[in-house]
Amino acid sequence: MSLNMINSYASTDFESIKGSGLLGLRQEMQAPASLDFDSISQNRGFAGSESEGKVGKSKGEKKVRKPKYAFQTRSRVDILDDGYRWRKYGQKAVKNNKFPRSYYRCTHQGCSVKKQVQRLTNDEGVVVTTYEGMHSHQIEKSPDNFEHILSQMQIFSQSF
DNA sequence: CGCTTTTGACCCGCGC
DNA sequence: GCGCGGGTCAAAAGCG
Repeated sequence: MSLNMINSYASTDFESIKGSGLLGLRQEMQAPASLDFDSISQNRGFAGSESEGKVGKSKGEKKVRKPKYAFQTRSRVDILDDGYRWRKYGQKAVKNNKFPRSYYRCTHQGCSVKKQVQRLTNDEGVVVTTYEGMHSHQIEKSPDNFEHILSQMQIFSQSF
């Protein structure tokens, strides 16, 4: 797998919002940890953006490549608040890492955007956040800040 | 009182 | 066919 790394800024502002409110923190983009991405790139079963409902597989779906956006940021906190409302629906421990991976989902109706956060065992300061899907609604928080933040961060999208 | 988090179980795909 | 790894659900507890 090849990752196209783009210069990006991200987590500093996130921390300031939800965290201790530090503004002077600076973060730097880490080199892609191929081993880690290899782990998370394994998932492929989820097809379609609306798999809600009872347990079962959404068959009949084609092999749609779901857009996935991966952030790798340096921050002390795992909760990177991007302005949307997230509800945690699961947490699993990954074999390669001693830290568990958290699964979040957007609470907005019709918005099935999922997010998962994983911390690297090697560097506890590195947090990998993976987004799936796109939001079809507005941010529930002050777009004031986020607008600025979003303009600052550039995402590298990978198509699986 | 409503919603979010927590935690165990279940399920699914794949490898062996 | 079984085991492993990973993802999601769902019930109950916790918190504002």
